Order: sequence, then C-alpha cells, then structure tokens
Amino acid sequence: MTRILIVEDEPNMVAGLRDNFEFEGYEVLTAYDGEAGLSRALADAPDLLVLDVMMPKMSGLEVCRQLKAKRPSIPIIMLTARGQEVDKVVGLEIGADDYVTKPFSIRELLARVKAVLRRGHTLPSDQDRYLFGDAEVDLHACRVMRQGRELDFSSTEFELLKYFVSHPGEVLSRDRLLEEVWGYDSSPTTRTVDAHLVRLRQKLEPNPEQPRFFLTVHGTGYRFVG
Amino acid sequence: MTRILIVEDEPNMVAGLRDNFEFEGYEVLTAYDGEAGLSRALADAPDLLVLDVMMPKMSGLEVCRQLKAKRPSIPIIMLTARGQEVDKVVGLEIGADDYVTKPFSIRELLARVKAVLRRGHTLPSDQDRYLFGDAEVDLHACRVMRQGRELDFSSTEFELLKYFVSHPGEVLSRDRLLEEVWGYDSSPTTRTVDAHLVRLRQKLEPNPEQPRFFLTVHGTGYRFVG
DNA sequence: GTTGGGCTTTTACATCTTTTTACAACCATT
DNA sequence: AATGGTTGTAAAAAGATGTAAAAGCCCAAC
Repeated sequence: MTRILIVEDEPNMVAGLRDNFEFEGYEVLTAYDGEAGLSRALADAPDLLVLDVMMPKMSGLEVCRQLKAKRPSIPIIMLTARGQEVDKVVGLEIGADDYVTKPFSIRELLARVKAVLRRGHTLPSDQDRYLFGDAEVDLHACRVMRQGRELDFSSTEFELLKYFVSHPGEVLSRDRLLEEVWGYDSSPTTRTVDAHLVRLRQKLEPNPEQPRFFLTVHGTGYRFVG
Repeated sequence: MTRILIVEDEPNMVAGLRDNFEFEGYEVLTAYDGEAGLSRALADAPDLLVLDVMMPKMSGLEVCRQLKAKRPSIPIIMLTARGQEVDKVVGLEIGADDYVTKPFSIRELLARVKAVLRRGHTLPSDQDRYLFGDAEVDLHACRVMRQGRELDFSSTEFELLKYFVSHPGEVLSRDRLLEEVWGYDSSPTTRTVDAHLVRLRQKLEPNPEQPRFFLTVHGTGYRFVG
C-alpha cells in the first residue's frame, strides 16, 4: 500500500488530509514539526511526503533539503503559503517535486500526489485554471492566455493577478495587496499598485477604459469580479 | 422529481449536501469545478443550482453569469465564504436568486432552496428595480436610467440614492444618512449631505428648483417620496 | 567591469470624486 | 419686518485615481 507522510503543524489540516488520503486508499503517517518529519521520513521510508514549508523547529525547506540529500528518490510535495517564494521551492534549489499553494482544494493536492507518484512530469493539471471573460489563467504554470494567444506577464504582474483571482469579489485595499503580493516589508508605495493595475487592465480587460473585471473601489482599493 | 446540481470543489461538502438533499427527496447531480458545472447545467437541465463562488477553472460568479445568459430561468443559489460578504451583492448582481454564507446550516440552505423553488423563478431584477417619475433605478446593476438614457452616478451618489429609495416616505436626518451611507466613522460634515442632495436633484428631478421627489424637511433632514 | 534590456518603482500631471466653503435665499419665531 | 438659524448652490479645495513617461534596479551578455 502506498504510504504518505504528512508533515504539518496544523492539526485540523492534518486531520482533513488524513481523511481524504485514506479515503483514496493511501496509508497515512504524520509528523507535527520539521524535526519529527525528517526522522520519520528516514525511519519509515514513506512513498511520498506532503510537507508544509512553515513549521516549528525546522522549516519544510530545510527538511526537504536534508531529506533529498540522503534519500533523493522520495518524492516531496510542498505546501506553501501565498507570497512565499515559490520559485525557490520547486526546481533545483531545494529539490521538491511539486508544490501546492495554500489555500488549496484537496482535489488538487490529490491530483498532484497521483501525478508525482506516477512519475509523470508534473504537467500543469488543469485544476488550477481560472477562466473569466475571454481570458484563461493557469495559476500553476504561471501562464495567461487570451483568445488562444499567450500573454507576457512579469512575475509581479502574475502574482498580483493570482491574488485577485484567488479572492474574487473581495475589496482589496492597496495596503493589503502590497502586503500579500509584495511582502510585509515592501518598500514600494501604494501608487505602485495602481501602476500595476493599469497593466493588468490593459492586458486583460476587453475595454481597459471601462473595467469590467478589475474594478476600482474609490477610497479603498480594488475588487476583482470574475 | 426535482433535480439539484451541486457545483462545489470540496468533496466532503458535496457528500454532506448530497445526503441531505437526497433525504429531502431531491435528485442530486454534482460537478467539482466551474467548467464542469456549467456544461453539466446546460446538458442536464437541473431544476436548481447550488453553486460555490470559489472554485478552480471557473469561479461561481462566471458560471452564474454564463449560465444565466443562456438559461435565465434556472434558479441559482450561491455559496459564499464568510470573508467575501461583498459577494452577496455581486452574486445577486450577476443574477443569482439567493445566497448562503459559509459556514451555513444545512437547514438554512434547504429552506432557501425550497423558497426559491416555490417562488417560481422570479427574476431578481424585478424586485430590485425602482421607478419614480421618468427615472428608473436598478439597485443591483447599480445603474440609473432616465428617458432611456443611462446617467453617470458616482458610487457615493448611488449609495445615497439607494438609501433613499429603500426608505421611501421616511424622514431621514443628515446624521442618519451620514451614518448609513458614509459609515459610522465618517469624517464629513452634514453639509456634505446637502451638497450631494443638490446633485441627486439635478440628475433626477424634472425641475430641480422645485423638488418633487427629494423633499426637504426643514430643521430635520430629507424625505424621499417616490 | 560595463552595457543593455527588461522589469519595477517613482514621478508628474490630467481627471474624477468628494468635501468644504462662502454666500444668497429661505423659514420660523418674535 | 427683524432676527437667527437652516438650506440651496456654485465654486474652490482637497483627495484619489488613471496613465504615460522618467528614473532606478537587477541581471545576464559581452
């Protein structure tokens, strides 16, 4: 039976994941901090790790690095919070096989687990595509299509877009956007947000002068309606 | 038998809803993302949709919009998360028949489903349109028409208008208007209200100098008579 | 190094919205 | 009618936002 080790400090999250994985027929092991996770992974040789980045004692990144050094073949899927440096997680730097950004749907995580176990390359499962108007956003592959054509998005632009489509309908203040997209210690001013909004609108609105999706909330911020 | 389509990406939630709806004697169809939900709705012609706002591939709002465009008569109840209370408005703007905020009691959802089904698909646009004089206010679409032409209203102007038509006949003090329209911690003075009244009258009164709808109650405030 | 290009941020200015101000007109009370 | 407070109204001021262009930064190529 395929065994999955969940390393995560949030008990509710663990419970939810356990339920779903067991329902899918996996055997589930758990650890509630980085140190325990690492030793458990070495001792019990699970078939796959689901590993939270943010944890007490030892971060998921460190666990991943150390584990990959000793057991390079164990697949690891990282759980990252929004705003964390996704680039460093995947790819060669750390060695994770895939990642999922919180909050995620269980369904998506299951799909990625299966994909990784199948050793099929982590083709951007279309679970995290988002459609609105004539645009199509692939949140995982970081691509944006419109009318069949791919649009160029810089990383900041894309992160901002991502935050908007992840919070449809909510009024998002400039400060909140700066904090969530640019980071807590962001130097940029709020006008930077406006400048980026212009670019999002130019690229994604059918009629940028009269926005339909990226709406202004005067005195407050912006709202995405998709 | 009445058929209900549940479009929701959380498997546990779907399972729970299915149980309850089937117990109540409904037939349940399901879809796990927006895209699938939309095509299912078009293909299987359910009697009602329960539609989550936050979903992969296509948001509930977009599904709602597109479905209402093709099948305006299918009733839709939206599920919104607590943080996105703005969606209440948006969801209804887009044409949903009702909404429920997560977390909700199954009992409440069932009640609303029954209510919507009993109501026999009354278009919300009817109950949200307000006519007076030669003007027509669409409270949900946030549009004002007069003699077939659409008028420009700033958001504050519209909110004020909305409050008036929602309280016809009542005498509304400036302080009350400030509190209700501008907010509890509003810095503006009561004269600001007067300034806005001028603009409402200029835009909506046949003869602004001699108001017929937006009446002054000397020493107290204003009264809308529509 | 240095250079060049792409991306980000800032700046500047036009425009739009909201609030305040000033004063005239109005109303109620005496 | 005189008075003092209230309201109508336009215009000024203040504040926010849209937008293009300049300035700054970073990184890779030379």
